[in-house]
Order: sequence, then structure tokens, then C-alpha cells
Amino acid sequence: MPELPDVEGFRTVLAEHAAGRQVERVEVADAGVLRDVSAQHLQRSLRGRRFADPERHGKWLIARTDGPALLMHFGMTGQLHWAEAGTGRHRHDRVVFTLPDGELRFRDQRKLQGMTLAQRPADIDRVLGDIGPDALRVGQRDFAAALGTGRQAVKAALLDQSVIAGLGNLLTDEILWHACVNPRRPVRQLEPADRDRLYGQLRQVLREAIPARQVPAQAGWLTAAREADDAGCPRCGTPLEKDRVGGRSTVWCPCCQSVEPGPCCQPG
DNA sequence: TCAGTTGTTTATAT
DNA sequence: AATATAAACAACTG
Repeated sequence: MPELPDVEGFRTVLAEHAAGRQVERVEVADAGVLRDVSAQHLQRSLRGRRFADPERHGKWLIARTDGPALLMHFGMTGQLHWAEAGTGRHRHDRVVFTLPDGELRFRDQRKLQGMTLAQRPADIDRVLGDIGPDALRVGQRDFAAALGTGRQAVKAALLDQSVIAGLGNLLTDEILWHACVNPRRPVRQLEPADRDRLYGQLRQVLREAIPARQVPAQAGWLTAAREADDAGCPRCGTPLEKDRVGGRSTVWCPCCQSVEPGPCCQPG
């Protein structure tokens, strides 16, 4: 479910199958995913248009064409699938773009977000709104500065798309755990060394998650342990703590991620 | 039956 | 002003 690595995977689907190709047909099976555009307008605007190389900013997928740009946000349940034409549709395929070699299917169970059109580049900025630098492209100094110096919990800051764009609940917990930083720690208390460690682990976690096209529940990662009832920390075995932080379900190791640097903390 | 959900926005409260 | 919490969106799972 879509955070930066998932959306990066959808961007790859577009780049491999749609870039340079012409839209033959647009089917809207459920207009509930259309935002500020009618099914008819979407169809008329995109039919016959050619996709350019797709871009991503945070969790937004930006599909420019030789006409308007198609902007997609996947919410909690959206996906982008490539399939041969005529193969069985999924009940949650809401919009289908027919291309010469197959179909691009926007699948979304819950319809919490969706797609819209941007006629001009300035409209893209307006739709994306007050969004921060992309988590994959932000530099170390900008990252450290973006976290700020307020009383806000570091987890809330990392999740805030206007601070850094692309991090979701799973990624944020994974990065904090790898960097041995307590999710409730106010950003004002983060030393430069803490910010450096967070940045380094942000890079490392993304580097491993992007090829997997999701936050992988792989051995030695927090994500693999977070679902179990009585899970222990993959690093030190201490029973994991679970509570709400920044309004989201949060899992952390009370030993590695104690407010003072943990006795068993081995970042990485 | 009802709480919970990997996202975002808006309203309300502190 | 800044920060925190809850609800709403929608549809499913356990």
C-alpha cells in the first residue's frame, strides 16, 4: 500500500509501458476516483494524447502528456496495474487507459484519493500544494533543517508531507527504528548527530524498499515484526511497544529507541 | 457487531 | 501561533 516505494513502482510501470505511447481509449468504471474533472472531460482530454516520461513527487505520480498532465494519488489502497487488453478486470479497476500494447488500470478499493488533470504546469503545483522536498532527492542539510526545532514529535514531522514528501506510516517507523530514535522525541531535542543518523537510515531504507516496490517485511526489519502480537525487536529481542503517535499506529523498541540513546542501540 | 486500516484534509481544542 | 486530536472520506478485514 502506497508510500514512496510503491508509487515509485507505479512510476516504473508507466515508464515501461506508457511513455511515448498514445492513449487509444479511456474507460471510467467508477467516477468516484475523479477529482475536479468529469469522466467525459478526462476522456476527451486524454484520448489521442501521448505519455511523456512520468515523474513522482512524494506520493504523487505525475504523468505528463503532449496535452494535459494526469496526476494520481493512491491514498491507502490505490495501485497501478499493467495488463493485456481483454484479460479479466478487477472489481476495483476504476479507470482503464487503453494503449497500443495493453491496458493501464487504476485500481483502488477505498477511493480515498484519486486522479485529476492539470492543464498547465502551474496547475500541477497548485494540485500538489504545500508539499516539501521529495524524500529521495532531499539533501542532508535540507533534511536536517526541514525537521525544524519545534515541540512536534519527530514521527509527526517525518509524516508531514509539507516537511518531507513521500514518507508514510510504515516507512517512518522503519526509519526511526533503524536510526534508533524514539518516535515521540520532539524535533527540538534532536542533536545534529540524530539528524544525520535519520538521514542516513532514510536513504538506506529507501534504497532497499524501492526495488521491492514496497516497505518489505524482510528479516531484520521492523515491518516484519510489527503485525505479531508479542513481537520482539529484530535487533535486541526486547518486546516491541505499540501505541498511537502523531495520530497513527506506531511500533518501536523501548530499548533501542529509548529517549536517551538505548543501551542496545546499534543503528543500521 | 465493531474496531482497525500503510493517506489526506478539515474542524475543533489546547 | 503552534500543536494535538478527532472526524470524515470509503470499503473491506478479522
